[in-house]
Amino acid sequence: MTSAPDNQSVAAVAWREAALAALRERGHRTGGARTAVIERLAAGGGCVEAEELARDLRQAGDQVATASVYRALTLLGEIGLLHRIALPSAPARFELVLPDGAHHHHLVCANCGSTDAFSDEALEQAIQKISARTAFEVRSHDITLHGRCAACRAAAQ
Amino acid sequence: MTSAPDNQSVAAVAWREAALAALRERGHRTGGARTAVIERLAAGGGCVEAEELARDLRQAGDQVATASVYRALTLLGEIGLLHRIALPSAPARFELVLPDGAHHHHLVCANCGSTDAFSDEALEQAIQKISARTAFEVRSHDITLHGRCAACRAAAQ
DNA sequence: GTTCCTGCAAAGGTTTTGCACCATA
DNA sequence: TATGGTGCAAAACCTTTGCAGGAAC
Repeated sequence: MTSAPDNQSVAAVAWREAALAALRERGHRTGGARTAVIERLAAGGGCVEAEELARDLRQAGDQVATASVYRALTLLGEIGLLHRIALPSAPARFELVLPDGAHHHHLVCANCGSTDAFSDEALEQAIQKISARTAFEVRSHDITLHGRCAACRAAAQ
Repeated sequence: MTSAPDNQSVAAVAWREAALAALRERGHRTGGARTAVIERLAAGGGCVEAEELARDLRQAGDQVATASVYRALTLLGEIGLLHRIALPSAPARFELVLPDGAHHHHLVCANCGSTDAFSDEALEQAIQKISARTAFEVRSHDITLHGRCAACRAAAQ
């Protein structure tokens, strides 16, 4: 279990480059809402809701429709640059899929609803072994742990 | 990795008992839509969508509103007898949380959308270790592997 | 100039809520 | 009889789609 290091922003910059390159390669145009979404995702480090991202862009002066944000997020997801996380009774969140393969999973507190991130090597290895041993070709995975966060445990003593 | 054994129905019966007992204990009444939902879940082995379950009940002659099904499913989820699984662009599915703790996770094919189940001891152990080592108290977990199923791999050669 | 992208508005589908009525205890 | 549960209908919510105008190539 490791916490995100300082080179996160480096990875985000690399992600931004990769995303723009992928769009160019596919013949997509630049300069519109889609590019704004990419910039914002890279700047914010991912892990946002669509509506939240749209609001941020509008507050920054860009006139972006929520629909365009969804379109951009869907496209990036299809290319494999973004990961969509669906939690019960919450809008979907979108996270960067970083070029170095680094990723994390989520701890969701059933009491206060807060979410936290973690990563764990043993977990990753277990999944790799499953992938190697079955007919299913594993490309990505979501893991969410539900329970009680440290704060709520402390509050309940 | 093991497949579900024949004692699944035994576990479902135990689940039904546990669910009815939990409701009784909490002072809930029996005999209405809620009980019908429990019976149907136990009979069907879980893993259904709310609307699907409501339809089944209505076809069986019970006049149950979809809203009541949602209410029942939500309550059972709060008690910890049901697990809600949210996949992107699909209605949520509800699965039994069996008394013996047996559970499985999901393989979702990005190509054809089919879902399959698996369970893996190494994965469970990795999660237990995380639980033991952090301030977060893990009570349950979701794992979803995304990729390509055997059929789609074969079709693409 | 052509094509793609976008904003806006409306629709779509799932889930929740309000309310009056009914059934259980 | 009092309370909680239910059905029905409407609302709320997130997300997608249609379409006409505008921007990028």
